[in-house]
Amino acid sequence: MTPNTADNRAYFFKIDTTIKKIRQSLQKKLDDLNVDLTVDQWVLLDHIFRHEANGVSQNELAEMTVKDAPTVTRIIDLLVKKQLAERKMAENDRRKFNITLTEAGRNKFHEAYPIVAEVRRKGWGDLNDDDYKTFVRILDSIYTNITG
Amino acid sequence: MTPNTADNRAYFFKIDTTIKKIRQSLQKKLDDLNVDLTVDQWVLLDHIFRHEANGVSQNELAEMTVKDAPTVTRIIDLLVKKQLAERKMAENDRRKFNITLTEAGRNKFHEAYPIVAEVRRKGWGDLNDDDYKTFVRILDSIYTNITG
DNA sequence: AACTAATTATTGTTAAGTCAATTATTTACA
DNA sequence: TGTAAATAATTGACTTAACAATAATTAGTT
Repeated sequence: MTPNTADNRAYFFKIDTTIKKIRQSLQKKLDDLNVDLTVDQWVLLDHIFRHEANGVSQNELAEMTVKDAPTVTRIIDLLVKKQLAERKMAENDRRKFNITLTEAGRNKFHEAYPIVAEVRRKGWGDLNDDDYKTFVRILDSIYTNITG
Repeated sequence: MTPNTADNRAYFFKIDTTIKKIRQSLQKKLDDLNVDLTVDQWVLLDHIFRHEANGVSQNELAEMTVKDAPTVTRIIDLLVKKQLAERKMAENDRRKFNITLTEAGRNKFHEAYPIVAEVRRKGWGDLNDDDYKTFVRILDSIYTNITG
């Protein structure tokens, strides 16, 4: 391997600091526009929105977002308190909830989405489609190497 | 732009979930080997170690790690309580501290480093040097686009 | 049917992240 | 010089992350 061997590559720091900056930037925009959502609340809102067809359980949300069950419980608590989401008993399994958005929750999604999209665009800048493919390939590879 | 336009590219999620998995994996290894460090404590320990020559202030650590000042205060509190780090008054500015490692802190660094390196290697797998260059270029670019 | 396993969600604890406000000190400049 | 502005660190309140333990329900097995 070349001089800069893998065990010296502090790519953790780069990934970590970059996602932190992205989160800070998005949170600031949400705050400035009085959206009244934290980034993590947005992440859950987004995932629930995209699974509205069949509903989604808290455990499924935990797995998709790589959060643990207690964290999801608490964020859902907040979304429910804000009347953006609802817990409905799953018909066939009384241990589960089917998490869905309220009308206000769907409105909140559409309010926040353009703000998220703008931060994505700003972050991506003039990087191109090949960059995107490579970036996704590397991130997926790291993810698989770590978890596999 | 191609069909998959930038505002639809949910690369935030990918970065976010990947760094979460890396952190979880590293934390588990540190716990299994009874190193008694959290990932964030390691991050500060590492940065302090690399600036031992001239010492480093809490604000400088905050900027380098993209943590805010209160967070750094609290993590340093923990490192001091564990007797891994020390706060020394800066000679020329009584508002500042010079943060340094104790002997035990340096030993802890050398104890943890191989574990961190192993997770890095595992995560990077057989990705190559060109991948690394590209990955760093893209992350740096996003970072600059967001903060610039 | 009865008993053990596994699954889903919750609660408690500690660490970390963020914002706002505060204290102490230093710098700038009127 | 003196007063305001800037800087460094801390504290408090709230949110999120991770782990362990627990309760309720379901699945699997004999």
